[in-house]
Amino acid sequence: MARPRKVQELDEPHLEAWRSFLRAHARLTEVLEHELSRDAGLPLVWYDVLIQLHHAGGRLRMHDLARAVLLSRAGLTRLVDRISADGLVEREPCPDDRRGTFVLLTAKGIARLEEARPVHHDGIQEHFGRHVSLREAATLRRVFDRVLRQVEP
Amino acid sequence: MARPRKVQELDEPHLEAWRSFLRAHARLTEVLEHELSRDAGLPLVWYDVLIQLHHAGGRLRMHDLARAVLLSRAGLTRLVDRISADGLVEREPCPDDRRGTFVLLTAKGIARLEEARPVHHDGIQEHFGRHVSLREAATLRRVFDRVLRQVEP
DNA sequence: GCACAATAGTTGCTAGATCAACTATTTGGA
DNA sequence: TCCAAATAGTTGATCTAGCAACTATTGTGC
Repeated sequence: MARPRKVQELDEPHLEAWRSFLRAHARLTEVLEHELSRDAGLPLVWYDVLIQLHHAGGRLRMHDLARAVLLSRAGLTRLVDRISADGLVEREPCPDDRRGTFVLLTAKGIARLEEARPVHHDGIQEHFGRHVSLREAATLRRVFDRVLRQVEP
Repeated sequence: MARPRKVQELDEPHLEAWRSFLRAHARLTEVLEHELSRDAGLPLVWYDVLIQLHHAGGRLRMHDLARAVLLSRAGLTRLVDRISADGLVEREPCPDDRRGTFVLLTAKGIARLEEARPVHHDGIQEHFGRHVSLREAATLRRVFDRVLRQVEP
């Protein structure tokens, strides 16, 4: 049960990077969440659901959608309840697996997404992109993808 | 009410960096939270409260602690309730401002922090630090601090 | 010196997330 | 073939966070 021996200690520069990473994430998501719901009337998780469905061509199984938006299956059940009550998505039974349920983007959902996307992208550009060089963006992506490969299941 | 005109569009490399940033944050905090409570019996927010108090020399006003751990004042009230019920911190009225309350680290709190810190630092090193060069760590820090300066109040 | 605004902290209410348990279905050996 | 294990989704219970409202105190402009 002992933790595995570490090869090397965590040093100060890495810890500082980690702290800045955490603070930046907290503040950025707070601001972007606020701006998106103020200017597009859409909570960030709703946006995320819509965009994931869109990327997947308009339909996803509950299970896959849950993984895509980083939510538990139970959490997604309730979230999809709310979003579909607003008419932006709908459920459809899955024909070849009768346990399964598809979630699909409705026309109304597509419209809301088209409306919200520029708002959100402007926010990301304003608070993040604009302060980051192309070279730095490439570094961030490379580093985080490398980290993710080790930590993803 | 129109959003200000953007100077430049959000481009694909920045958007990819942003997405990787979000995913990495979600997965890393999930893993670290899980490991910390498994191996040190401490939720991450509790750790954060203890470490912030420690950095501040053992005592902080509720208001300042709330800002430090990125929580609303109401949220912190309840959090401090729970942590002090476990004996790791305690409240003390503030002598020169009778509206105010200090939160202070107890001996038990210090002990738990000493115990938890290596666990958490090992986790950060294992899942983050080890995959990031010194040069990259410096870039992350520089970028996120730059971003934070624009978005912090 | 006093009224009024601002600030510190707590509390009631509610929204949203998780875990564990449950039902229904599918899968994969013996 | 058939039964046990795995998987999909939902539901109940619970936990934690935020907002708005409240009390108490401090600061400020006249």
